[in-house]
Amino acid sequence: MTVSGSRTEGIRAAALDLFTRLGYGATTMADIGAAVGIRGPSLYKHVASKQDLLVQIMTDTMDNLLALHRVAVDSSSDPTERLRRATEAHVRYHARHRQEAFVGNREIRSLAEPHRTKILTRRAEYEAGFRDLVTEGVAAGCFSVASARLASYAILDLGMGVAAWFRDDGELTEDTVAWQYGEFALSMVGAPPRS
Amino acid sequence: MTVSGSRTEGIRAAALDLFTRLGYGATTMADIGAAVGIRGPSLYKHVASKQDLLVQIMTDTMDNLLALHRVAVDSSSDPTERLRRATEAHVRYHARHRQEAFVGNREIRSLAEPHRTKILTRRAEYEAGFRDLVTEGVAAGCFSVASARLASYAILDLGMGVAAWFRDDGELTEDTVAWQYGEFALSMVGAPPRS
DNA sequence: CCTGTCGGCTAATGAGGGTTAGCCGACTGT
DNA sequence: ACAGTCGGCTAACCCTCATTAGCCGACAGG
Repeated sequence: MTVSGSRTEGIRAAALDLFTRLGYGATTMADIGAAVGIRGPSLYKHVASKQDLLVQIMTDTMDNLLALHRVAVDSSSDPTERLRRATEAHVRYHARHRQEAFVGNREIRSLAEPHRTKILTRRAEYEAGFRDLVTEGVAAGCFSVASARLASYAILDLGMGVAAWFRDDGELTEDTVAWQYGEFALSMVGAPPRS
Repeated sequence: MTVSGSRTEGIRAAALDLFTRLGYGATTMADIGAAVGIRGPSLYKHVASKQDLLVQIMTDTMDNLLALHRVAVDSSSDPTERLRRATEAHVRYHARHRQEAFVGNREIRSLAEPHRTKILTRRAEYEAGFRDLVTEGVAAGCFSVASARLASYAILDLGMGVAAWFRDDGELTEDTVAWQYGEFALSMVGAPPRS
C-alpha cells in the first residue's frame, strides 16, 4: 500500500468541496480531476464512479453524526443535560463539517437507489433520537412542549442552518454557536432556566 | 387575451412541482411538458426557457416574502410584537408555499447571472430585516441576546426547516407551527414570557 | 372560402459530460 | 536488465437534453 490512499482522499475532499459549491449535478468529473491536478478519466483509477463519491460522503456523514449523537446522549442520564449535549454535538458537527452536512442535506435527491433509502432511514433514526430525548424529558417532568415532534424538528433545523452559514473565520465561533444553540434548544422545550 | 394565460400558469405550477421533487437540474423540459399534457418543445410557445421559469419562481417568491414581512413589521410598533408577527409571517409563508420556499432556498445555485446576484441581494435584505428587529428589541430593552446575528439566523433557519418537512395533511397545522415558532423566536431572544 | 394565427408535433442540432478503451512512461522488485 | 503494476493521458462512445426548424390541423374573421 502506497501513499495513494492519500490521493483517493484528496479526490474525495475535492469532490466534497465542489459538490458543496456547485452541487452534485453541476460538478463534472473533469472539475474534480482538475482540483487534484489530473484529468477526469484518470479519476477512475481511484474511484468507481461519481455516484460512488457521493455515496461515500453521505454514508460517512450519517455514520459520524449518529456516532456522535450516541456518545453525547450516553454521557449523561439527566434529560436536560442529554438534550443539551445532543444539541451541542449536532451543532458542532454541522459547524465543523459544514460541507459534509450541507451536501448530506441537499443532495439526497442525487442519490440513486438503494442508497437513497438507506440514507433516509439513517436520517429518520437520527431524527427519532432527538424526538425521544424530548419525549423522555417531558415524561420526566423536565420539559414542557406543545409537540415533541415540532420541538425536535426545530432543533434539527437549527443545525442544518448552521451548516449553511457558519464560517471558520466568521465573528461567531463554534463554541459560541454550540453553547447558544444548546440554550435555544432548552428554552424551546421549556426547560427551566439555567441552574 | 385568451385563456392561454391559464396554460402558462399550469406550466409554471408543473415546473414548480417538478423542481421541488427532482430539482432544477434533474427536471427536463419533457417532464414539464408531460405534466401538462404536451411535448417538451411545445413549451416554448408559452415560456422563454427553462431558466426563465426558475427566475420567475424565485423572483415572485422573494417579492412575496418581502411584502409579507413589511406588512407584518408595520402592523405594530412594539418590538416584541413586531418580531412575533414577522416570525409568524415567515413561518406561514414557508408552510403555505413550501414548494416556492424550498426551491427558492435550494436552487439559487441553478440561477444564472445576473439573476442570482439580484435574488441574493433580496435575500440579504430580508435577513437584515430580521436582524434589525432583534437589534431594535435589544435597544428598547425588550430582548437580551448574546448575538443579534445568531438569533436572527436561528429564526430564519426555523422557517426554512418548515418548508422542508411541513405537510398540509400532517398532524401539525399551519396555525400550530406559526404560533409555536413565534414563541420559540421570542424565547430565543430572551423576551419575557407571555403577558 | 381563404388567410392568419395559435399551439401543437416531429426531427434535427449541438453542447455537455460520464464512462470506457487503449496507450505509455515511471517506478518496483527480482 | 526485465516484467509488472500503477497511475497518468487522449480519443472515442453514447446518452441526455435544451433549444430550434419547420410542418400542420383547428379555428376565427372577413
